[in-house]
Amino acid sequence: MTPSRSGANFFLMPEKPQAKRKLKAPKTAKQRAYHHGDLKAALVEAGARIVERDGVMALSLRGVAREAGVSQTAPYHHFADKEALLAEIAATGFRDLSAEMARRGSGIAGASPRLGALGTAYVVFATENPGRFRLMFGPLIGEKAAYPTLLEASLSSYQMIREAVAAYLEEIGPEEAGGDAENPEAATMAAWSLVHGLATLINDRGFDSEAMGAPDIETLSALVTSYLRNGLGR
Amino acid sequence: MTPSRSGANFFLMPEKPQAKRKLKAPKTAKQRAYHHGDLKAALVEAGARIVERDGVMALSLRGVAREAGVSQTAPYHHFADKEALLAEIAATGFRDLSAEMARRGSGIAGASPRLGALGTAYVVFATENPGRFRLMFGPLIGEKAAYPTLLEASLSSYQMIREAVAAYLEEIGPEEAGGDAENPEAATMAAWSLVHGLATLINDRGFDSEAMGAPDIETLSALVTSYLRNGLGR
DNA sequence: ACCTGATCTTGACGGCGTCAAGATTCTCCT
DNA sequence: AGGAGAATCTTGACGCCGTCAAGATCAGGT
Repeated sequence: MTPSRSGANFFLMPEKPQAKRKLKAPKTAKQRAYHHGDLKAALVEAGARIVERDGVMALSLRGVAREAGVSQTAPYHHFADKEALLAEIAATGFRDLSAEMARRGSGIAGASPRLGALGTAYVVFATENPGRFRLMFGPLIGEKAAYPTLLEASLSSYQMIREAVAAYLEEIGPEEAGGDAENPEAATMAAWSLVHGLATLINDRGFDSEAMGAPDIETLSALVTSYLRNGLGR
Repeated sequence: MTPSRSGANFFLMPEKPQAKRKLKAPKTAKQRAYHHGDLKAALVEAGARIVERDGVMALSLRGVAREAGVSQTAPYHHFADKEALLAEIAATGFRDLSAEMARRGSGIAGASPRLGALGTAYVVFATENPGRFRLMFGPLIGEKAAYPTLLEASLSSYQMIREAVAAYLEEIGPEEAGGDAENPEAATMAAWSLVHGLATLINDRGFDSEAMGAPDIETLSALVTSYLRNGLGR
């Protein structure tokens, strides 16, 4: 226990939100630090931790509250119900997915290898964060479009794939791309379907990548996504 | 109440398992008709009904028992726990998926259109049975390989896709198929990933097929799966 | 005819999501 | 400065859930 000069403080924070409190903080940022200190973010974080540690089905609202060190009903002051909390956790998943795609895609010159890098990023994120990935696409959140932050984060990820597909279609030229050049929606759908299906199947079935000649996830991902660009057999 | 000569029988069955009882029935078929008359099958049926009517998350073991007209703990004499019942429902899903693929694939001559028909069957099954599809691949069943009947049914579906892919690779010839000719695993993975991802995305997001120039599910499915055979842009 | 085991029931326990009511603490206006 | 009012958090309770324990009912082989 590090000594604290502010009396009995059972919820020891990283001692950051301690000095700057009265300094004309823009009041647009509503959730500042009331009793707990941004409990909303702490709950999302605790939920993400539980979901990866114990699995999606072991995620209970009471458990999240317990992990965050508050009472069972405290989350109801920040989320309408359990599903709203799950939606927020899923939104962080989409943001991290976009970040992973940006990380692996940046600095790659050609549109074709860049598209492959995004696909690999997608599969890698799914296998490294299976709990949140299942939350993002699984049935635990019924109406995903009902949560604006989740919708926005997922659309952002979709746009990244869409732009990479469009760039690829442009690179191969309009005579090769056919009618997809000015309407890359269907091609985007195919690309997303491929990586999404691969990620889902890897997570849900126990596919060992060695069984099909791919030593690791990244190689398997590159192998499968190459089919999309070249067609079966090539 | 139809008159019955065998005393008080509260669970009236379709009066089939009534006459042929002592006729050297092979006792390998264990679950014959004790008190209820194949309650196990009735529970699976009731569960499938609930899952399609009210969604995966609304499926409770007590609710299934209620729907079947028995007490809450009656299912425990036929299934180890809730997950075991879900696994059995999911297994019927895989069997119906295989049947749909067989129905749409039979009578199609060329390997390429046959492969496309299987893909369409996959997507159509998923969109017509979203509840069971989510059960088959969602996180509600934790260790799917732990249930032999589920594993067998899913492997059977996998084999159908695999054979169609192998036939297609053979049809286009070894020089086009490259190294995949004698190892169609990776190509099967790609094909399954594509249709599975498409089905999942259609179910979980509210994709309207008109937004991408496909009037209905079947056309969208045919459009997307054509990318697999031809490659992006063509 | 009885016994063994399979089948189904009632009753109970702890955990869950959620509502209601009260206590505490922060913000903001005068 | 100080008090009103809102935001935050707590305790307690309700009904539903999955599951266990113990008893009742019934089928079929000996």
